[in-house]
Amino acid sequence: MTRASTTSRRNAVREALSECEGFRSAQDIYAALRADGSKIGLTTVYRALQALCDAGEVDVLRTDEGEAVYRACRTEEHHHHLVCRDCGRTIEVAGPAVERWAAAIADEHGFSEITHTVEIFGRCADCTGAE
Amino acid sequence: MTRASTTSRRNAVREALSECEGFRSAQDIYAALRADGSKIGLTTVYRALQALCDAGEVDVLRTDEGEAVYRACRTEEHHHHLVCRDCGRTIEVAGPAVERWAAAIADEHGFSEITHTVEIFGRCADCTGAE
DNA sequence: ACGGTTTTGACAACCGTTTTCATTTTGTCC
DNA sequence: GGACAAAATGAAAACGGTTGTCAAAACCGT
Repeated sequence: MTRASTTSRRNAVREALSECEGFRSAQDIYAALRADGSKIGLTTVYRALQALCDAGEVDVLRTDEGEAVYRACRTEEHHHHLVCRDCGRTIEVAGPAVERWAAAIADEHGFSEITHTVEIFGRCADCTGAE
Repeated sequence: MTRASTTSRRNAVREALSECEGFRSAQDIYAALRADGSKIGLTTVYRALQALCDAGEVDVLRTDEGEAVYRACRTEEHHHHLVCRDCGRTIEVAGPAVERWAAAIADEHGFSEITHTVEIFGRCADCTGAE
């Protein structure tokens, strides 16, 4: 897991990403940086996100519409997310029980080289209250 | 969960889907039907899949590349998938423990109206052996 | 058979993402 | 600091999956 190179553009993307609570699309980041006066290009945002992603500094997942959304993760360790579908607020959760369950299921059916995706979506307390 | 209307084209898509073991993209289905001599259009395949999907007759999920893939599910009940990343063979698995875990995590953080995605990917015994 | 609704398919439009390529910036060795 | 090579950048074009448009065809109840 080599660290992504740190150019000023990449740092800008890193920073924009770490300033928000939830998952954001490449275009969101681009719009935010532009709004801040940056002259960054959309292509560069995509490339920076990909680099950060490869380096393991950010998590990616796909929305139901197939759009890729990114988030700076606090921990380097394997974890999953509890995401508010209204405000996007995201909580990182560890799930050793789920890891074991997935491994057991796979083993039972003779599958190897397991990976898995586990994400939980809901409405957070604030959004439920503010309705 | 109203049943999707049954036109001949929709049935063709239904059938094509139920004839294969794993998740298939809209374009795969289209190609298969065309190869069988059907004059169906790509648009219609997309529409049929969406209808079947709305009716709960098929499951959809997104590949890492953002492509939507579909599968006729055997059971109407809530379940997850164990998917071979080589041949696409898919096994439906129930995970009451995971359901409980997800509910508990959500509750603990004050989240409500929970949904979740849980998919396991790996290499099945056949593909491991045939390598 | 008739009129109205639904479905269909060719094609164009869309949208997020990637590629291309010429220009700019960065790093390094002198 | 200056020169040069390598890496990064941005505008625009290309791409690929998916959705919208619209006229023609199939289907339905009478």
